[in-house]
Amino acid sequence: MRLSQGFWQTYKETPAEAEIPSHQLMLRAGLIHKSAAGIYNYLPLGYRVVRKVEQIVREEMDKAGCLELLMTVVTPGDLWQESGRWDVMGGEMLKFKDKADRDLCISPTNEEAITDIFRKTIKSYKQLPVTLYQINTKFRDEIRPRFGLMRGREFTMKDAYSFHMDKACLDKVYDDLFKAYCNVFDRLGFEYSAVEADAGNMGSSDSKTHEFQVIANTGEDEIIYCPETGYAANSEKAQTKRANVDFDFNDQELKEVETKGKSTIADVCDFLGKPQSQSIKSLVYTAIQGEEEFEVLVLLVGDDELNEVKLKNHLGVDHITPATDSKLLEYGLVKGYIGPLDIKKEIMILFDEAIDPKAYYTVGAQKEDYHLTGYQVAKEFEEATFVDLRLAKEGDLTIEGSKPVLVKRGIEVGHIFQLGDKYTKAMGVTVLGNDGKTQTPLMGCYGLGITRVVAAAIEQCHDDKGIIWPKEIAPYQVYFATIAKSEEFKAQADDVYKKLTDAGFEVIYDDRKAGAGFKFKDADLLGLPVRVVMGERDFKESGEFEVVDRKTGDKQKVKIDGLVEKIKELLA
RNA sequence: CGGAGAGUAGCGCAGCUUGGUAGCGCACUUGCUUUGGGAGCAAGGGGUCGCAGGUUCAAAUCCUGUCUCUCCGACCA
Repeated sequence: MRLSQGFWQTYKETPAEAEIPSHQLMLRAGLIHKSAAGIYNYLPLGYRVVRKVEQIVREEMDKAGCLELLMTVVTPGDLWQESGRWDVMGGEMLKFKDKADRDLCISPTNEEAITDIFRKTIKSYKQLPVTLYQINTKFRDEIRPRFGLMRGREFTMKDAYSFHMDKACLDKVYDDLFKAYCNVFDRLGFEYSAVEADAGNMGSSDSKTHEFQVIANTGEDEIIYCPETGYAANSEKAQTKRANVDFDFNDQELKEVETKGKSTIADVCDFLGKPQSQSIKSLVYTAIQGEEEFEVLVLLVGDDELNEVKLKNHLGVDHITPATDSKLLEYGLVKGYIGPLDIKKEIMILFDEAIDPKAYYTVGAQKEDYHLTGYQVAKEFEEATFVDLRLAKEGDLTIEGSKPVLVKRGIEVGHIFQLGDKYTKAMGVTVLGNDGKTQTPLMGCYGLGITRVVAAAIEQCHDDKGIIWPKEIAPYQVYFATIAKSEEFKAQADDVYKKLTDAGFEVIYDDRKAGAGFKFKDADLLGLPVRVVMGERDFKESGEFEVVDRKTGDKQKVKIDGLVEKIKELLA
């Protein structure tokens, strides 16, 4: 592509709207253009990257025996009514009506659509298993879109769906696709981690599911992992043990102490001269299930945090939220001084497993400016409920191995689930087994965010000068810049450009009328793997080109005869 | 949706406190000179100051409403 005839504009200044490197660089390098919040146009160079990622994913899916199809972007509301998700999905789903007043939506995901296609096509176990996939536009009206392509509302996703007669078969395909995902991310050169995850509203909370997380400081997820045992899980799923248990087991009486103005765990413990782990943190949450609402009191060790996902899953409700001040008032609870004593019967009480029923803790006294010391769960409750509700943190130990865990941040680029019969059952799908009886098939689904992969690639590989594309997805392979003065020299450069493209390279030919520095800056910003410079100075003197590796910055002088070989070597 | 901030040329910003007919840098156009890390000089083009009301002789500036965008939280590929 000749830049003098190209559609490309770079920017020196970082647009104020962009916060993280991938977003800033994609805007500055002229790859994307914002249309509205979380909705982006892909400009020619940016779109080439998207297509390359799609192609890699396509190849690996095909290799794993999956079949590509293309579903509609607009889907009828009936299907979503049938699965029961029309209302569950909430505001995230963009719904509208056509002129005959029929409900429609823009697909945020396609379980319903694929299940409908499946049931209208497949009747016999002989036709199973099968895995279908598409690469298509999705729309999720995210509560808060952010970070450019990282969390866009409109985005490209590869979504695959598998159908099986039994669990063993589902396990097999799940593993095959797990491997296919690894192949994709290996080809992209990503540093990534496959972690145990929470299924969200996709499946039941106990269904097997993994997330593929690209390691990056700007990632939105927290990964708990143990280098020694290989354990890795999203922090919202991770189960670990506290490493330090310096609980107080010395027999003592329940005693009221004045703690005027001390309403936080830190203040109270400082004031009493006790470690935070010898206190209990009391949180009140409102659980919402359809029209029903109820309150839960959660008790945690003072220096632990609540994992809201675990609480929500344990309760099996649609939604949880911290109780409002007016709710607390209604139950006679004083903010900052809440404790597990004298709790109204309507409130469910849950203790975190990390709390030892035999240990003594400091707790809120249920009245302003007072706490209680010497509180022991075993004395106060005959049957207290203990559940794992705490958020895993750095320094914890693995459940079985007692090895310390670490924390890093990740970008979720893929998520695979075993759905079981959730959708096939809800939508009445049956297949005839070899015994002639009808059976409900099992499903798996496998998502991979194409456009998010693009952002993740930049997030993981860039420097202060710009993007450093992995070779497999760079929009072009070679940035060929001439620093041309004479017409004769330009003609020679044209010949070299032809030679490079004839050799099969994807080349950007910077033949613009601009200074050397200007072209170098643009080249670094765009981040193609190899830069070739043809300057009149070197070329006239010795017939040499300068070949630069964007990643390492290594520069070499190469003559025309060795040019193609050298580029091949760098792209290998 | 809760909390915080911002809308002035394609991008980055100033002007607003104290109303007086819109400016700077980058980018863009033309010419000349330059030419190996974002060149110089000169001359240009481009903005109903987010939108709608109001106050006023006069509004980017003051008041009211509204829309949009960004950031922090719950959602997710």
